[in-house]
Amino acid sequence: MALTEKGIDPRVFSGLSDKAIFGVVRDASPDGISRADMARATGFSKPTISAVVSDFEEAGLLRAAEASPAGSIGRPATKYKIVPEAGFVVAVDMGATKTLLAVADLLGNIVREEKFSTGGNAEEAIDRIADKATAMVSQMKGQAGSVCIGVPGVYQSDTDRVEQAVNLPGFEKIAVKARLAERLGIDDIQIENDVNLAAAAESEAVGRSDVVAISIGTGIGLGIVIGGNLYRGNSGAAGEIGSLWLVPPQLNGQGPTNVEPVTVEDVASGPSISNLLKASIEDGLETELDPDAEVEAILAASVNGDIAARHAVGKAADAMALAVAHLSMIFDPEHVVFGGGVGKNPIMLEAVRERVVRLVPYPPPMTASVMGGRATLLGAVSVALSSLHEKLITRQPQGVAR
Amino acid sequence: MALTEKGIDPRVFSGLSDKAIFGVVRDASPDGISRADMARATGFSKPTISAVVSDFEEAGLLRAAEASPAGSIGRPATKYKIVPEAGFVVAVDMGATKTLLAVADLLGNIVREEKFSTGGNAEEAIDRIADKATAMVSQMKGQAGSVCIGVPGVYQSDTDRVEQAVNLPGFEKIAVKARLAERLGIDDIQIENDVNLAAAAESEAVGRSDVVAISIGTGIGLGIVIGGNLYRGNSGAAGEIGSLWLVPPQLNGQGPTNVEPVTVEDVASGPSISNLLKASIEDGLETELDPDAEVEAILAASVNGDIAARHAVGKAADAMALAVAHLSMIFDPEHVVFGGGVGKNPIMLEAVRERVVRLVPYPPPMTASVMGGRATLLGAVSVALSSLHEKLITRQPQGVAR
DNA sequence: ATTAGTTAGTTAGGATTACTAACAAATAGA
DNA sequence: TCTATTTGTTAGTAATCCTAACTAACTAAT
Repeated sequence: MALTEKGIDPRVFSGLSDKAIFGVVRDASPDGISRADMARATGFSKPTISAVVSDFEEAGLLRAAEASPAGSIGRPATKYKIVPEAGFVVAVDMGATKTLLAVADLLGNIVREEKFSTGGNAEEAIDRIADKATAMVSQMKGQAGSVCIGVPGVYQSDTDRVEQAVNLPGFEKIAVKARLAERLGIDDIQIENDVNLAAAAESEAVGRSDVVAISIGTGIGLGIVIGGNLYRGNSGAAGEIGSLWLVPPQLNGQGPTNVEPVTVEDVASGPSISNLLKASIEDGLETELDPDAEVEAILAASVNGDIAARHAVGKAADAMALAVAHLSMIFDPEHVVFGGGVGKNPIMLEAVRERVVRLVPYPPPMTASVMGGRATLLGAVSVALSSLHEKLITRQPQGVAR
Repeated sequence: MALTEKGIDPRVFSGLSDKAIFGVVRDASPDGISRADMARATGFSKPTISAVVSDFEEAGLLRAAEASPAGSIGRPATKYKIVPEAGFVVAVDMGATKTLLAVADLLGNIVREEKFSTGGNAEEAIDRIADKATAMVSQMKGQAGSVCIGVPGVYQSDTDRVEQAVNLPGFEKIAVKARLAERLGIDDIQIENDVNLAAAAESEAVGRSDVVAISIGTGIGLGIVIGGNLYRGNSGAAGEIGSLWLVPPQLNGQGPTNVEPVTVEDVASGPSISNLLKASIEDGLETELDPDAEVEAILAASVNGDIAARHAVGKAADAMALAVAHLSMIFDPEHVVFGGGVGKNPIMLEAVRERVVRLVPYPPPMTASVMGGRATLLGAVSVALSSLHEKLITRQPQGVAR
């Protein structure tokens, strides 16, 4: 008896064909794809494809599309599509003030979406998410099979806590995943930094596998995708680009004294730009702006000749450009995407780009996010979805000869 | 005829067991490993192991060790080892002035090694390597199956050129791999940045998979290993840590004017430290050192109270520490290894470590390389070796029923 | 010395995966 | 209607790796 406990069967060919075949169907055009085309795309033989597809069909994952009017020569193909309502995922973007919650089907189409106030502390926020998600999922016929939540902090899976979530007090004290799992009745819950999820979404959107996403808003965050996978670093703390030193603290007492240390976030975040403007005005620089002007107004004014605004934005752009330069020289990414309220502003982007070009020999392409503040949500959908796909495709060992 | 051209057979189970089994034999203790142990380690069944091992034995890759005196209960096992002389690799570390060339056997034991002057230009250097390698390999009974060369520059495989090799002129003009392949009669040649190879070797040595290796010598280089694999970046230019700006060029004409831009390499490399000392002495700082003192002497003096030396080393350490801080905050590596003449000096290392701790909340472990200037060579051995293993293990499709 | 216990390795038979070759089905166009 | 073309199925086979039961070789205790 004890000897039979041999661990898992290491059979190499276990569901890899399922994965490949489901993959081409997922990536196929919305019309569906014929089995002959699947065979060509995957390299598997036609009998193999037919067998797998019929299994999937029985499991309710795939369905044959209505016969199309043929048009071309030869026997007309029956095309197969993924059945969208065969499974759902819950995706959440927990912001400092607003939370976005979406339910998406197996194809990634968002079928329900809601936006609500995050709540004053983490406990409240988590419970609200659980309640809303339960309500929304129960409206669907199917069941949610996977959940992904973007949080403004660093999730530590060993302790089940979210750390460094300065905007949301109380996160250090609650077992996030356990609490959610209990209330939702779902085990498959992934918690991930919001900027990381945004990076995942942007990486898919630009179709590159080494992508860096920089979010500039209230704070500054950085998500890194390497080889198509999220890179979290050793302690999950990779991408602390906002903490980069522009003026480091004195180290050995030499050099100029009494200089305040300055980080990138101190200069380039949204609030910092507002502060820089105020300081400029106090320093007597000319302006047509109110000292309490919105960041967007400051950015706009900076290209219209407003001296104080130009000074403030220039300082912020200098800092961001230096950060991007460091990033490029260390990392050499394929693509850098800017998001967040400030980051995706074309004026800011152009200011940074212009400076980066002068700092690095081979500057990476830099673009603004095209997702309009939904990058994190879409990233969460994508992460939850791939987990759900994995789960649906995996066949349970046929408990026959046990 | 045309339709039979179906591309490769996508059979999933093709040699994965071979790879796993060979892997455990490779990682086993030098005494060898029994088939029963292989089964336990890989999860494959005993019959499978026996079949694969007997194939390997026939192919000359494995051999049974002489029966050992048993000692333990039960039927004594016959242990199998890799046959060292079943294949050889050539590893090269092309330095600015000296080149190291080694021939290693299938186990990675270096069986021949030579050190010679690199030569004035790239063409000469490459030809000399080819000649020496040919001579050394011909001394062995077996044949070299794979070659890896570490170069002090960036290799671009699309153009087959080494770029940015400032110390070795002429590299932009020769097709490195093609030239070597012709002269050596070997196709499997890998060309890689020297610091990258060092990083690979250090990563293996410390047994971690996210490792950064910093080399401080004549120049400053950085090799990155992520998930056990070399990370080269988009254009192969990742790790340009020496080019990080300490004082960036003026970007918008504001701020203090007429400040010379300064990079890390301008301050922290070996020659820079010498220059810093000279400047300190010219500035009137006290010293007992000759202005042309060796870097090692400067480092030693800096801890013995020599004021000028302390100033020079302090500046260099400040710069390196800032670079490591940036690296940590962006990358969050598991481990940072310092190599190169200056980098592995304990005085320098301690000076940098002490400063990094004050710059980053969670500083990575920092250690000196334990390979005494042979990190690149050992990395090259390891890279060539894994390529050779791959090749030896891969069974040619049995051209029977074609 | 015999016997029981333990570990190593082999043999025989079978399950699973996915292939090729040949065929059947369904259409367009001549 | 016949041919070419493409889709999909059926039948048989090859490869991989398993389990179960065996033999082999040793130690240790009776």
